[in-house]
Amino acid sequence: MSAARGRGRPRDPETDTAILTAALELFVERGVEGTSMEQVAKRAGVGKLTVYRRWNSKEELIAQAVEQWVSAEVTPSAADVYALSPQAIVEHVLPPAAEMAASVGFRALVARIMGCAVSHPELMAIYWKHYILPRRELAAAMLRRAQQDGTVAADADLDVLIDMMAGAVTYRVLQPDPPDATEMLRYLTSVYRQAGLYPPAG
Amino acid sequence: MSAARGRGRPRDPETDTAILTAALELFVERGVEGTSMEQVAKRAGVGKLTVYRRWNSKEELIAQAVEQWVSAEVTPSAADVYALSPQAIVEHVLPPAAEMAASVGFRALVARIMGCAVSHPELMAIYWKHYILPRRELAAAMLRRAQQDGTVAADADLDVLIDMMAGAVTYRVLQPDPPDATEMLRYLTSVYRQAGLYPPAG
DNA sequence: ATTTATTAACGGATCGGGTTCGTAAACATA
DNA sequence: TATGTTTACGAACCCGATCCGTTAATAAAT
Repeated sequence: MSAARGRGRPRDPETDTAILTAALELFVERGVEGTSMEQVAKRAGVGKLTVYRRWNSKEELIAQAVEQWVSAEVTPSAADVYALSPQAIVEHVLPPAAEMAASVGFRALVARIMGCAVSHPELMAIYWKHYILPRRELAAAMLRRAQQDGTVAADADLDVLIDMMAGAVTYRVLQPDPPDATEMLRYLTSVYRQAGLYPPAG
Repeated sequence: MSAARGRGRPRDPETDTAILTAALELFVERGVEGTSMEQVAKRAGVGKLTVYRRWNSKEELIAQAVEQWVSAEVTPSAADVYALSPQAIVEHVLPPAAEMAASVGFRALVARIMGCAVSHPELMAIYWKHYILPRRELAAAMLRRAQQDGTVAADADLDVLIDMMAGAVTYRVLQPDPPDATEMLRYLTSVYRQAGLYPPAG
């Protein structure tokens, strides 16, 4: 990946980002089937050959565009789980998560990725590996600690419980009439409370 | 809707179903953006005009095809909730639900509908109204009864809890490496148990 | 005979993938 | 600096496929 300083004219790195950005936008707007290399090149302000030189297929390009996007997000450190109080963690994690989940861009991208689950499993796999799994690790750590504290049943199936939490959010986000950030925060709080990660309302 | 016995040659009702079936198949295979009226006509073995005479646009056609499919499924009677024991209900509801959720057709259709949440909200709305809402009613009735029995917390937010249950299943179904029917039944049982609708494992 | 349904064919236009061509930008060597 | 080599780049091009919407001719009913 490093610029090995080849012989001839080096590739313009801004061209890469322009193509990836255009590809991601088009994927979100029109889906895989509705996107073409020609559209990508046009929107990126670039010749088609420039796209073809770097990616052999639409699928590969979109996959990398998605990977770049979902990998850009940072997960709160898993070490914090043991350094802070459970309640502090939750209160630290939830507001940015609500902001994220309520944003139109996130909603649109998640919808498209879910829509590809069967037809383009690679995209789902990328999303799963780079976005979901790190957050599951964090959630698992929180739940294990909550089990020690007794607020989550010791015999609970954590994988299922995590699915319920993450699934509820995804599900809610894709519903008709999706929530705004404020409502989403309330919703997340309710989910965490139901799971046993947050004390009952006072 | 009734055949009002018009003057000229009557429409062939089998043509309608052939078109709707073709449209649904193509939607599942290629999504809205990847489907065209021409493809639908070809797959249905029908002239394009025959399609255009009945539906003005691809979107309307696909919407009706989806509506027909999701409406074909029957919900277990909500009255049963009060006639049977909670455990009997669950044991009656879960196996067919697992079968359904694990089928490839269901998985593919749900993925496509989720994928349209932003770009074609009308499809999501149809799915929501005809498929999700009736099942939510049933789940709500079960949960209310469980609240009376004390297995679900009295102050639980049922809407959120239903989202967690339904969301977990949807989420699980769309994951890479989806479960088969047997695994799905185990999964559903675990979800119901976590929610308080099923007794802990013995 | 009239009305409607249906298929096949057509037309016009766009789009799509993939290539070619002339040019620009970085090297290398002298 | 000067010159040649190598790679990158955008625009134009080619050609087949597709797509939408219409028209014309036929079929099935009243």
